[in-house]
Formats: sequence, C-alpha cells, structure tokens
Amino acid sequence: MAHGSTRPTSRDVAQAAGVSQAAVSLVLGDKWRGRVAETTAERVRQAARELGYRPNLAARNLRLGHTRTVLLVVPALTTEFFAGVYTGAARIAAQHGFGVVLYPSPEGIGPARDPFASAQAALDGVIASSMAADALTAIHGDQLPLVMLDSDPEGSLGAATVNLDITDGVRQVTEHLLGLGHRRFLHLAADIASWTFEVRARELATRIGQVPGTSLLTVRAPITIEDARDAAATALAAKGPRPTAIICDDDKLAAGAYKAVRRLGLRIPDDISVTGLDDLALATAIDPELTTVRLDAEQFGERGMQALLAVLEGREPTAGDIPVQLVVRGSTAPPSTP
Amino acid sequence: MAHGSTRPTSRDVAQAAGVSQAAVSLVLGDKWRGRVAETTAERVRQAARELGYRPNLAARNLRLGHTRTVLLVVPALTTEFFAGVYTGAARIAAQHGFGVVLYPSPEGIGPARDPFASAQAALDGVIASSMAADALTAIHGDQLPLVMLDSDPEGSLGAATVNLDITDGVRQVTEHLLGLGHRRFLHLAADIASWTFEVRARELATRIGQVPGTSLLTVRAPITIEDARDAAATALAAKGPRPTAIICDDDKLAAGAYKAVRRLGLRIPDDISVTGLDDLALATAIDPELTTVRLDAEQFGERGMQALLAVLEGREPTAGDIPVQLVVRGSTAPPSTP
DNA sequence: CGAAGGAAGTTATACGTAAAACTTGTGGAG
DNA sequence: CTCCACAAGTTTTACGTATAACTTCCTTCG
Repeated sequence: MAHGSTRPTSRDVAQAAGVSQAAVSLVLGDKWRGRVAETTAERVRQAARELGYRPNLAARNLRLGHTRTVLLVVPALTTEFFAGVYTGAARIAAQHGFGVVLYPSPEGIGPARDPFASAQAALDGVIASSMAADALTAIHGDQLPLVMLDSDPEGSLGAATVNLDITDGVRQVTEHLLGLGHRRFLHLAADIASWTFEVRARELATRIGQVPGTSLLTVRAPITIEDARDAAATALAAKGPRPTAIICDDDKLAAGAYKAVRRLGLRIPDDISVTGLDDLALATAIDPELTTVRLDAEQFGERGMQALLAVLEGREPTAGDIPVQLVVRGSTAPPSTP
Repeated sequence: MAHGSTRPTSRDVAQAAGVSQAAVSLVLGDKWRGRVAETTAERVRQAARELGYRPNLAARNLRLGHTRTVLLVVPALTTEFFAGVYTGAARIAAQHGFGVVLYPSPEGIGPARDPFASAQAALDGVIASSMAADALTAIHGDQLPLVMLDSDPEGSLGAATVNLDITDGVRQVTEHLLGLGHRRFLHLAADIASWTFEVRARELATRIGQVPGTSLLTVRAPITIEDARDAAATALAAKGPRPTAIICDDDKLAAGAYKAVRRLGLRIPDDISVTGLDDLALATAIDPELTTVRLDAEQFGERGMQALLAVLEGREPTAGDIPVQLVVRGSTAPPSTP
C-alpha cells in the first residue's frame, strides 16, 4: 500500500552504491565487462536489490526507440482457438524478450477514438488475424511491420502471411467422407466474411464436384450453437433426398448440427455423419465425440510471432502452411441409406 | 512497407505548420483554448494529418509519469470465462482511456526472467485473478495499485477485492437439488488450490450437512473432460448407495460427469442429476442441456477495472459481490430411486 | 495617452535511461 | 624515466513529449 513514495530511479541506485548513474546502467544492462570492476558491479546490484529498483520502461523505450512489444489482433476472444494463438505467440515472444498485447478487433471493446490509440506508438509490430485487408491498411497505415494470419497471400499488401493448410484439411475431410460412401452433403458454413472460409467453401465445392453423382448444399450461420441448430434444421427439413453428411466450418456449428439432427429423431452417425473444424474441448464433450480437423492454434501463434521477428530483423519469414490433421471419432460412419 | 523512414515527431509537425513544438502539443492535446488561434490550430491539425503523425507513447508516458495501462493476470486462457473477464475489463478501460495487457500467469508462457519484466514499469496498476496471495506479493512487491478478483477479502494484503457471490450460487444449487428431493450428493471438485473453490466446498458441506439424512462425497479432478470423466466414474463405481446428483465445480467437469454416467448405462437426468458452474457454450452443447450457475464474466471484468480505477483515483471501490444466477435446464430432475 | 490585461504564441525544462565520448590512475614495455 | 595502453570509471547528451514560465503585440479603459 506504500505506492505513494515514488519509485527509485537508476540515479537513486547510483547514489546508494556511490557510483554514477551511467555505471548503474552499464552494470544492470550487463554491458559492464571491462568497464566496471566486479566488486563495484556487485555493490550496484546489491543497492538495486535493496531499493527494489525496476527500470522505467517508458524511459528505456524512448531512449532505445523500440518497445519490444507487438500487438496481436484477433477477431474476438470467444473461443479457445485464439487463446491458443495468443499463448503460442506469447511463448515465442517471451523467448526473445518481447511482450504481446492483445486487441480483440471488431466490436466488443467499445469505441476508443482510434483502436490503436492506446498502443500504436508503443509497438514494434503487429500480427493480425482474419481481418479484411482494407480495414488493416487503415489501421497500420504502412507504419508498422505486419504479419497476417489466415489471410490471402496475394492480397495482403505485401505483408508476410502465415496460414493453416486449409486446403489439405478439406482434402482430408472429403476423402474420409467420400471413402465412407457419402454422396449427398450439407455444408454448414460460418457466416463470416473471411478469406479462410471462402477458400474452404471453394475447395469443398471443387473436390465434391469432381466426383460424379454427388450433391452439395450450403447454408450459412453465425457461429453460435443456436444459430447453427436452426440453420441446419431448416436445411434438413427441405424436400428432396436428405444429405447423409454435414460438413461444418467450426466445432460449434457442429454442436448445433447435432441438435438439429436429434430434433428430427435421427441419430449420429447412423443416419447422418457430422464433421467439425478446430478440435475444441467441445468436440469431445458432445456425444458421439466429433470427427473434426485439428488446428494447432499454438503453433499458429508461434509461427506468426516467428514471422514477425523475421520481418523485424530483415530476414525472410519461413514459408509453408501449417499442417492440419483430421481426427476421426464417433460422428462419422458409412451412410445407411444409399 | 515504407517503415524505414522514421516516424514524424511533434517537431516535424511544428515545422510543417510553421509553429513551435509547444503549440503542436497544445493543439493536439486539446489544451489550446485561449492559447492558440483557431486558424493556427486548424493548420496544426492539418499538418499532423498530412504527416500521419502519432504521438510517441513512450515519450508521453515518461513525461506524464503514468501509462494508462493496466495488467490483467489470469490463471490461463483455456476457457471462455477469462476471455469474458478480459473483454469486460477492456471495455471499461477503453472508456477511461486505459489499455489492458494480459498476462496468463502460471506456466504456459515460458520463463521470462521476471514475469513482469516486459511490463512492470509501464503499468499503472494490476488486476489479478485467482492467485495465491504470496505469489502476488512477490510479483507486485507493494509497487503497484492492485485489485484482486476471486480472492479472500481477509487475506489480500489490504488490496481491494472483487468477488462473485459464490456463496449464493451454492445456496441456489443446493436449494434446487434438495427441493427436487435429492439427498445423496457427489461433489466433483476442481483440483485447484483457489480460494473460490475452497469457499465453495465448505459452503456446500455446511448447507447439505444441515439437512438430516443427507450424504456428500467429494472427489477432485483437474479441469479437463477426460480427468473429470475418470474421477466421476471411479466415484460412481464405489460400493454403497449411489449418489443421485453430481454437483460440479465447472461446466467442463460436468461434461466429464456426463460421460461417466453414460458409460454406466445410466441416464441424465432420470437416473442422475448433474449441475455445473460457469455457463459456457459447452453447457448448451451437451445433451441434455446443463443446469448450471451462470457467472457473468464480463461484469466481473468490468467491476474489477472499475475497482482499480477507484483505487487509482484514491476513491473507495464499490463494495458488494457480483450476483450469480442458477439456470435450470434439462440435466436436473427429481431422483427416481429414493 | 498610459497602463493594464488578455490573446497568441515561444522558450526552456524535466521525465529516466543508454551509450558515446571523455577523464583519471596504474602498471609495464622500451 | 617516459610514454602508452588499458581498466575503471564519469560527464554529457539525446530520445519526444507536456507544461510552466516567459514574451510580444494589440485592444481597451480610466
């Protein structure tokens, strides 16, 4: 409770140790070899410890001209996925003496005059996930090194991009389902204007379209269980032969699909197979456990941070998409009605 | 990609507008009324816009002696709950021109030399959730204004505390279950040394103990679905009359309990009732939907931030716990076997 | 008509740090 | 004995901002 007494500065430490402020900076900055005697150095460290000295970061940042802090822009914090991305990014950052500040982008936070007002100048770089490229230009205005996650490599203003191998994820899902014998598909798509989901939809259509005798119906829903349930219910109630497999853009959507299926008195996977995307905790909580594509969120964050570090150091970021892995569980089986 | 050219400073703006640096600071800091002519002010703003000027926050922070940034310490980011706390805190912070930096505390981030090394000096205050008080002293060393979430009001070193009304949550759950006729309870407890959960266990024992003819068995499990499933399965397999209701410290634990129950070939809620705590998305994803206690995470964060602002301004934080609300869904019913 | 007071600025300074440039003292080589 | 190299510091300065203190000019009023 004694935070009334102003914090000690390096000058206070210097006085206590009987040396100049410069000497303190040298010793504590670990640049003292050959410049300060070991005994003096120890005296300085001792004094710093006793006074509880912490360098003033604002002053240091000003002097150094950088902050060793980067901003991670995520679309929202509603899911474990971005928590994972953050964790991964923060881990790599910490290893390099960097900090990561989070900015959940769209609404949610309330209108700061400028979303970056509280951070902009104090940042060394930005990692932005799933944002429209134009919104992003407005934000960073070419001022800060930038890495984009989950973004079109072509349309990213020359910024480095790090992506999950979504195309391969679609391949694994469709091969699995086609291999089981499914031919009539419902795509329960996320109602989000994002490059990833567009690629996914396109790829899905292509892959399924290549096989003769297949059909693909697409419905969109916001990523909540209730919305997904209603959208899926409507689609399943439509006339004509019922789909035998529902491919969902997200595990939450899949949870909604479960409810719709169950409401019709049908069973998973006997009557209808369901697949998800993400592999959240949700996937193993529901019954039957969900066949889904595991996205390694932490690795995603790690790679994003590594790419940003590369940009900051003028190196070329490592290329290549992050592999994803289909996890087959109990929600998929061969169709009963051919 | 042109971030090679150094960013413009207020001096550059001054030169472009043909005024002194002080005038720029006055105008842009909105302190110019009666000090600078409107036409000059407009000229300055114009120049600032054209140069894309952003004040250097490091310099401002140094000058002002504060950062308008607070740290939010959370135990981990694995659940939506703390995402909600963050969102609430950030909302209030933004309204007051503050930023919130996140620090997921225990492991997870990897060993920075000092967890606060990257932030400490640049902070105005700390909101810490669910940490042991001693770990906390080590961290903040009486240096920064502090608000504790979910923490013992008695043992918090005089720091302000903001808590959920856990006691009332227990009351609602036990009254609901006792009212349905349940008498034999299994408490599936979170295996976490945290004040909240201790209070909860104690209160539960007291409340149930007050009613004649009741029994209460407690088992602990880490908060994962698999651990919870195994712990619950073991407990349910024990000899003696089987519990008719499982009270879980967390929705994820409840999801695990579902699996254990189902594995025994029993049905929820017909054979066994289950309750949770949190009201995550999970709660409505599982079947039947979970009867649980809704914690308003965002309000929790908001109140925490408000309390910290109060401390920073020398005011007394608002007292009073945050209300919680039992949400009755399909996982609870009267016991079939008396 | 002189002085006062306000408008519209400018000049100077401090915040705390890091590091370049300078100083002093000492031992050893020539 | 002189000079130099090196250890062990110190002095000084700059980073970009906000603001207190000062200046200058013009208007207005007694």
